[in-house]
Amino acid sequence: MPFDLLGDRQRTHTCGELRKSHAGARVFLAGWVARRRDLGNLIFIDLRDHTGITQVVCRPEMSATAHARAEEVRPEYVLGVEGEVVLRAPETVNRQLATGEVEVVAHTILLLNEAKTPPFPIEDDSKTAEETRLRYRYLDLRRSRMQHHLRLRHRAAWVARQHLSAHGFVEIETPFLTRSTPEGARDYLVPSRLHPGHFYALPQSPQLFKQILMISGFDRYFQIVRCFRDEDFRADRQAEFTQVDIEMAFPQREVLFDIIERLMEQLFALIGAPIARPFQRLPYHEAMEKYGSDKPHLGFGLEWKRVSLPPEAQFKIQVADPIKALRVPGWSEAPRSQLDKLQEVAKSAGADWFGYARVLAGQLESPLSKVLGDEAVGALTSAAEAAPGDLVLLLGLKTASSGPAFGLPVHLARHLDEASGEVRLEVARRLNLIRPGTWNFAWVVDFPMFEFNQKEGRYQPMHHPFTSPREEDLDRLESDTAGVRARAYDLVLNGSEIGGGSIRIHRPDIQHRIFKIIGLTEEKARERFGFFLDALEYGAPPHGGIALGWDRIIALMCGETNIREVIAFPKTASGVDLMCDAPSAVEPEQLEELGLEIRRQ
RNA sequence: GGGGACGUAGUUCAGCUGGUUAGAACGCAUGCCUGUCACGCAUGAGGUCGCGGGUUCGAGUCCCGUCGUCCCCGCCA
Repeated sequence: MPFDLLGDRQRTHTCGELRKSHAGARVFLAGWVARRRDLGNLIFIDLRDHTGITQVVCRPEMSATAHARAEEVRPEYVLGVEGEVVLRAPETVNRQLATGEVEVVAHTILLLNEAKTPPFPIEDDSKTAEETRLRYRYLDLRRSRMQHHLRLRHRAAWVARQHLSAHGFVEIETPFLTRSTPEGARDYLVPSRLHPGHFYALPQSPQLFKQILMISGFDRYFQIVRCFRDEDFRADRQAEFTQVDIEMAFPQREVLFDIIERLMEQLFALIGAPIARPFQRLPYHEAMEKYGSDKPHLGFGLEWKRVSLPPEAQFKIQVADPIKALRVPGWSEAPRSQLDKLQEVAKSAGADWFGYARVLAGQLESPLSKVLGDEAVGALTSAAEAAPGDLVLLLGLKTASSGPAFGLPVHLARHLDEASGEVRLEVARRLNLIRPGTWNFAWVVDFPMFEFNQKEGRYQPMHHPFTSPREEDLDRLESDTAGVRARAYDLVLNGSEIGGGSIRIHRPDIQHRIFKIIGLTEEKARERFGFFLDALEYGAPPHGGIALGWDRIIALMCGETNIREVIAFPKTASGVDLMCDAPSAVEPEQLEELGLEIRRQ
């Protein structure tokens, strides 16, 4: 079938643009065929571009050639349509279409390209296996939902650049081909042709570069930058992901927080969501106790309390002290099946002791009463501040030791907290307390500086080894390592960590003490970070910053739970790009040139 | 590395305790149709049931293995 040439014709309007006021205008539209309705001598074509759909009418008495063309047309063919905008008769107006009051009577139809039948319809509500969508990503992206997501992402980036520029931040690019600095995630490695046996690493983040830019006097830096981590993927984790990386010299935490909060305000204005500032500041320990998470969802109440069991009760049920109690308002009638499910959640999350009490008017109903007695159970429900009509959930860890003193070691206390967090979310889901369209921001602050790695028998930084301890904790670095708090903070939104950062170490002496505590020898430190340690010696200013998880933020703004929905060309959970089939084998010559040999498994 | 779910027509799915020729809807093709907008009507094409092996007279269905996709745990300073 012969194609038509576009020539020097230009679109006069987009497909979502025409209104009543355009009636009588001669227009030239171009787009894809969304649908064709062929009534014989009368043919309607829905012409689509990213702005919308316009109905094109073809009749032989207006243009026999245009009508003949329209008969050949199939979905996703690319057309140019020259014609006249006419008002639709009142009874044929389509209210569902923004352009539904008019239509374009075709004088000429240019067939610019044909198209194979797509493997799935180019519509928003078509549910198609993600595998197929990813294989034909170019068609998937043609759908208006994906168009919306990526265009919103663009506008968000634009807002971020404007906002940060306005606050004096300078966008500077840092290398993608850099050196491997292990500790933390696995690196993606890139072999060097000019230096056989040597490798670049793709950056897990521009952490060291941005600190060096502070040392260089760039004061305030930012970058919307790709980061790479060779770890297993999740719904909210990809091999390559995007951060808004921010760093400032002479930082005051609150100044940084304010800049970020205002950025969030402007970003969420893009979706018409008002944001309340300032955000709540939540100390890590409080977050863990109340919400059982360092990224709590604060959109509903449900706060756990650590409560003590009477010593004789500890003895009877062999549960470590303290346990945790959660008041669930108004759920005293919770069905047994729901409670069983919660118990399952608790156990699979690692809390092996689960109990509950229904607080009724003037009495308690609890399977624990038989073992502990009404009085002890009553003490627990009142510690949970439960009122009649409430349900109290109890969570604990069983202990093997006997006797009255069942203290809970720190790492086990964290297990219990994390289990309580799982149970809390499950309760919220079951009671339908999680409301979409509400935005609960919080800063989680005062993280511990270190956590003890049981397997390796050493402390490791909870954030990263360049995070500064709180100034008042400096003296206790070595003596009370576990108790030292970091000047680190996370930005949390609706139960997602959407950013994290810290005030950094700017003094070489403190940096060396930290390396020592985490078991990094002087030689290893020099080998990995020598260039950075050198830089610290030349007048590093106090500095700090944050990195925002851009994909997650955009996903939340788009109402998506999966960041693949806001990334143009994402990979599957096994790191495969289904469209271009990466990773792939390479030519033996390429390996030869790089001095690499593949060992067959 | 571990756990769970899924894999049948181009797409989304159904297919019972194993039984003759594997179905539906949408899509696609052809024809008819001058006011449709999920157009309608008629006719038709389209399947190595992910792959390999096993059990059985007989496997889409049962068993073992394998591959792929999704979710979760581990991991992600």
